[in-house]
Amino acid sequence: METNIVLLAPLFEILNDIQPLSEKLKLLFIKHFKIEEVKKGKVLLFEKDICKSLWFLCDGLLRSYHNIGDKEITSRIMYTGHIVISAGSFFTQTPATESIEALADCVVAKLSFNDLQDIYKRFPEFNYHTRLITEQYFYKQEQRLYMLRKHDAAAKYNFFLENYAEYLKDIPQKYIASFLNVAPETLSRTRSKLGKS
Amino acid sequence: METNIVLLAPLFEILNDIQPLSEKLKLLFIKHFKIEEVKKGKVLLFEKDICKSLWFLCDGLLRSYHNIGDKEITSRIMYTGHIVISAGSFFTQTPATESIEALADCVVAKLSFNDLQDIYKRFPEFNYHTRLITEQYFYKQEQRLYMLRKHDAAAKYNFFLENYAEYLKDIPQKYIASFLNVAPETLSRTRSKLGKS
DNA sequence: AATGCTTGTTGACTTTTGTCAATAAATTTT
DNA sequence: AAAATTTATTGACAAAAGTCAACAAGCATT
Repeated sequence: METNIVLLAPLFEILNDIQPLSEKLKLLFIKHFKIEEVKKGKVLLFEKDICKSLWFLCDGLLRSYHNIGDKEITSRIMYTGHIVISAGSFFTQTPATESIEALADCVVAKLSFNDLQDIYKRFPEFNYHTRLITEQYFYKQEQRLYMLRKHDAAAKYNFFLENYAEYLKDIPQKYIASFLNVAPETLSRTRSKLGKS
Repeated sequence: METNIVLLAPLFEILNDIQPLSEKLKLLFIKHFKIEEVKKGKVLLFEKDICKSLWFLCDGLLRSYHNIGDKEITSRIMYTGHIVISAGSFFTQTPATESIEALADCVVAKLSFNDLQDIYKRFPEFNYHTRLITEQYFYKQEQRLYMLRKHDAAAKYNFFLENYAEYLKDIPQKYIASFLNVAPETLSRTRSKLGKS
């Protein structure tokens, strides 16, 4: 319980910044969120499973990925402080088209879809918070769309550097490559060219 | 006023499907939404302007686009029934990084940001509707992200056919090309290859 | 620390796409 | 309807990225 409060503090800060949370709602969060440790390499959500929870990433690094043919494509990279779901699956409670995997040892706070619905029912004003958060994530997603329309691999990699530089050393390069939609060899060459200039 | 009710009916249907709207809220919408005709080629929102309204596209076809270097890139294609905004600009009331243009003669119902905030204030339960709508649009955006990570031009064009076939003849091919992130010449060649097989 | 496995780099080559230019087709304007 | 403008197609070539393969480097594990 005590750990819960400490680990959820950053989430409460995000939510309070939108609109102060009532004490009752805070207590309900503390009650429903379950803290879990996820070891590097572990898969939080498997493709085809239903995303039945939302995770607040207290600490660590995650990626989501899906398969196209024989290739694995990294779709998102999520770091400490992120609210993590597989959107399509969570919103509609249908099978996921992507998996979510830990790129480092993580601590997550897990909230089930059902508990969240219960929270919405009891505290309708919480819709306001999630509306604003969804809007924010929507906008970030739009940025990634722009990134993918950039001309060449160098421009895409620069986007990565501008947005994920902190995590550069913690993410295997092959995952960065597929995130940017280039072959690993191409990213390797792009990096060595950029380094020399 | 009468026209308002008729033209807003599809929007009310979308909202009612989420959760029935109160009569008072409906009346407020009818009061605040302004119907406008937008001729083909007209620009609804100019880059660098603030997106001060949301539009419900009663009828017609729109595209959003931004400039990279000397090139114009189509980022979205929006058809009848869409709720249209420039997300980043509207949510934060800061200058837009994209323009929105009519690809056909359109009828739009326009709601100002300020009037919308007023609606949120008076009817907080409306946050529930917009939360679900934002979730839906988020998911659609995710699909477009997947599309851009597809291997080749043919796969991207097939995505377009699956999702926008109805509007194929109304959208100049050069806009489809930039939407799919390929050169117009490449799309032309891809189409002629696909047609022959 | 040594072994084995995975990941990253580099080279040679292929494929795809982009670019430039000319022409054809379609649209718009007068 | 004709002229003018824009858009689409096609060809020739260049550039970028993908693929395959060999090797090096980095990590885990023991």
